[in-house]
Amino acid sequence: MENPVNDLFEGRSRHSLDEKGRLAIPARFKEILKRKADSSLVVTNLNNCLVVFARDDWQKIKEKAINLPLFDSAANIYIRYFISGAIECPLKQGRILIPSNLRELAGLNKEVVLVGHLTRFEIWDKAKWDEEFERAKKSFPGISQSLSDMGI
Amino acid sequence: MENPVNDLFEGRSRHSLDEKGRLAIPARFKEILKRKADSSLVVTNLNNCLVVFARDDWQKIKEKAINLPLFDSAANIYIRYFISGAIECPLKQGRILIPSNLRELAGLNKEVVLVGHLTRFEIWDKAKWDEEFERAKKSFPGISQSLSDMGI
DNA sequence: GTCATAAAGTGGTAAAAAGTGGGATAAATA
DNA sequence: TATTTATCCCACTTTTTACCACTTTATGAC
Repeated sequence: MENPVNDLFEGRSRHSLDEKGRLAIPARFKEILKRKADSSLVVTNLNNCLVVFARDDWQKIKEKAINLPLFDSAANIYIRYFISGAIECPLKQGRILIPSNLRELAGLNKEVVLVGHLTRFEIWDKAKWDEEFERAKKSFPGISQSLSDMGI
Repeated sequence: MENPVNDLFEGRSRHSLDEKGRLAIPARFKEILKRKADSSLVVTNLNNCLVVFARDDWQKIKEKAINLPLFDSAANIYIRYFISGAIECPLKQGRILIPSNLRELAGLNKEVVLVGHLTRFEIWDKAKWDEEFERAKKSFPGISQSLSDMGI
């Protein structure tokens, strides 16, 4: 089994979304995908951005979700909001096509930022990302206790 | 196992960043990297400067972050602000290329200062560093209690 | 000290790679 | 069938990389 630490998404990249909704994937992310059995990506919505997983990592998330209790309220919210938005986007000439409903949900305009998140990466509208980054920067000093509780 | 105390980043160096964003690494830092299995560096943002780790030390930080809960607020702040900026910068002819987004975040101009921080080192814009140094100098007498609480 | 030599740091050019945009064809939807 | 949407292919621009050359600083012999 390969060391997963070498296959994590890292770094931020500014890219542009063209009129057709196509998005180039950074070279360092493509390298990671090449090493996987299947190089397609799965995109879904989350708060103010989109989240992208390698296909086989998304499978694991689904496997966990299918065993959730049928009528649990949180489980249903989770599946309706997060899981159901997922769509597979195969790489074509180094780019993926983001469906228009997901573009709208995340409020994506031309300028977007791809944000490495280790096992996944996020796609943000540039303006929204700048806001979120500032928010995270301000909150950072206040989360040290939570982080140390989680072993960091 | 080598003695880690011999492989710590120490001292301050003034260097200049050229128009392409290239930064020469001081010889004494390169010596440390040569003794490691992999000599690449990982750079990310923090407060008003950039932080640089040897690749294998950064791996350890990532390993802890991988298993954080997907939807935890503090975890997301931590990853978005600190982890997501990380990018591997391999040494080329004794220099690394600092991506433009990180240069902007840290407000780096031509004159920069590299500050040894033991297990890591920091990259500061010269003017910002001078301010920070003065601030640290003024605060120093007031932190004696905190230091002794930590056993120093 | 001065000079020669080596090492460290800086700057620029050319080639390669990555990212972007658009038109023609094919497929899907209405 | 008409219209929209997706796919493929090609061309262009920008960024990154590799290579070379120069300047400055450090080192050592005399």
